[in-house]
Amino acid sequence: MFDLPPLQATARDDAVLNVLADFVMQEDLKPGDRLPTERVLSERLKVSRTTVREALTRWEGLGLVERRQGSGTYLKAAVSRDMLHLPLTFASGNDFGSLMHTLEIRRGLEAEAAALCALRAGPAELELIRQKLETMEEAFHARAGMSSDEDWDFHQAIYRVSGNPLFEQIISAMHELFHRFWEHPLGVRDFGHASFPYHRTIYERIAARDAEGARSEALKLIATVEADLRRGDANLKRAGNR
Amino acid sequence: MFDLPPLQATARDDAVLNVLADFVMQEDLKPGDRLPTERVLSERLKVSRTTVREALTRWEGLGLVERRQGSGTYLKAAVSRDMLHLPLTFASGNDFGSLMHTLEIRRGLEAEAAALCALRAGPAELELIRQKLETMEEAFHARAGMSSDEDWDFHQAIYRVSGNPLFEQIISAMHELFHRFWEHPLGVRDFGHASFPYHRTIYERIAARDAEGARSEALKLIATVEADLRRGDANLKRAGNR
DNA sequence: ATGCAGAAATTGGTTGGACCATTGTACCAA
DNA sequence: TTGGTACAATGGTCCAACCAATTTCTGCAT
Repeated sequence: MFDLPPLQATARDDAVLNVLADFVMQEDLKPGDRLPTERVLSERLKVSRTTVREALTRWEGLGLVERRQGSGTYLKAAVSRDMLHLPLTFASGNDFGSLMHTLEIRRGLEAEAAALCALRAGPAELELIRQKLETMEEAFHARAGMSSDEDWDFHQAIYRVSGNPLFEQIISAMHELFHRFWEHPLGVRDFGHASFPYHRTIYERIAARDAEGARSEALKLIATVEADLRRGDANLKRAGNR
Repeated sequence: MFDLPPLQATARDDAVLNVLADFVMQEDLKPGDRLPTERVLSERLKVSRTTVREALTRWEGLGLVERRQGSGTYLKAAVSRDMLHLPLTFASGNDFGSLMHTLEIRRGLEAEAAALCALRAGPAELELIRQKLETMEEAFHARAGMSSDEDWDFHQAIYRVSGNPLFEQIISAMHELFHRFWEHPLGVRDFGHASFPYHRTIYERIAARDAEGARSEALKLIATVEADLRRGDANLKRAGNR
């Protein structure tokens, strides 16, 4: 049997993306920069605006680009021609099991990010984290409970300082899923309350450049969230709810 | 036949995807099944065919769907409404930085998977892992070096036994990227050689139901890979070869 | 000059219709 | 049965508008 060539029919929109990637490199566009309007691209590349839009839609779906109506299309991530896209998609429901699964992933990544953070944080980065921590602590005392926004800011700062953009990419995607619960604390009063003290201990280990200590504290933090989650699941089951 | 309500507002293509996800679930479509034609969807949803196409283009970019001109659009993966899309993008895996980033992610996940594995592995699962381990060890002695295939089988077994499908999905996607290196060990003789003994120690900690021990051994294993990677990078730089 | 409300231009989002290229199917002839 | 052909269905591309959000410019009042 022959191994016939892959042979592909029409692929204009794909060609558009290649040319566009070249353009981005040539112009040295960085994230946040605006790229040419759809109409300009359409004319320059001698293809219809529809085709340009299909191509950009692909990039948008991959999170490479952000469209703002009335304003333009902006680069959201570094783009190069030889880039690898790994669109992971997995079914994940509102059920306890799925949520626990995402939490387990987060535990692994959170621990690693904290450890790397301890190794790499410079004075400026450390100050940033400290600031996020205090903002969160203030919000905690003001509202007498965890504030998911400020809490999230703190964690994101750690992901960023870790020096590895993949942490933020992966965990952000999962956070979106997790967030639904934060809004509906499923019967657990003060959900996340127990995690509060560990934010500071994590910061302290990072400040001390103690990678293993930071990892350990991060694990403890997630453990408290896991406990809350289990408690919430028990509540639901006891209530016969779903 | 169909139960597709019309829709409005300016989030159409997104709304189309939601409705379409509902439809897929309602009709219980499995991968390989054909979904309604663009023209039918356009009419049923009361939106233009262009909008339908933009929506499907998103799904295609995410690998959820495959389009065949003249034939139709086919489901390529399981789809549900609450699905997590995680489009990871990073520059070509041939540079040291990107590879190190993926390795850091893998370290976090590998450690967590091993720990969970120690908690959850039953006799049958343990036996499976032991078998993969011995196969790998045999291959190692036969070829006097690490065999990437058998090594990978061992790790995959751990991901599976961890009881969380996300581990395998995420790491598998990254492994594809990492694999290029395994084939071209960039000047490091016996790349991965140092990781060999830790496979057994990981297994032993799992068998002993020692979660923290398993986590610790997994970290050591990745550390050896990281060392090899740094060595390879140094080699390349010394050779002036990018 | 300055500040600001409103008009105008810009830009992405949507629509409808048209045509092309590929594929699948039904039918017919050898 | 085999092979080919016409035809219909389907995704791919194109065009020319119009809509909606945003930005920029304009001109008036201060």
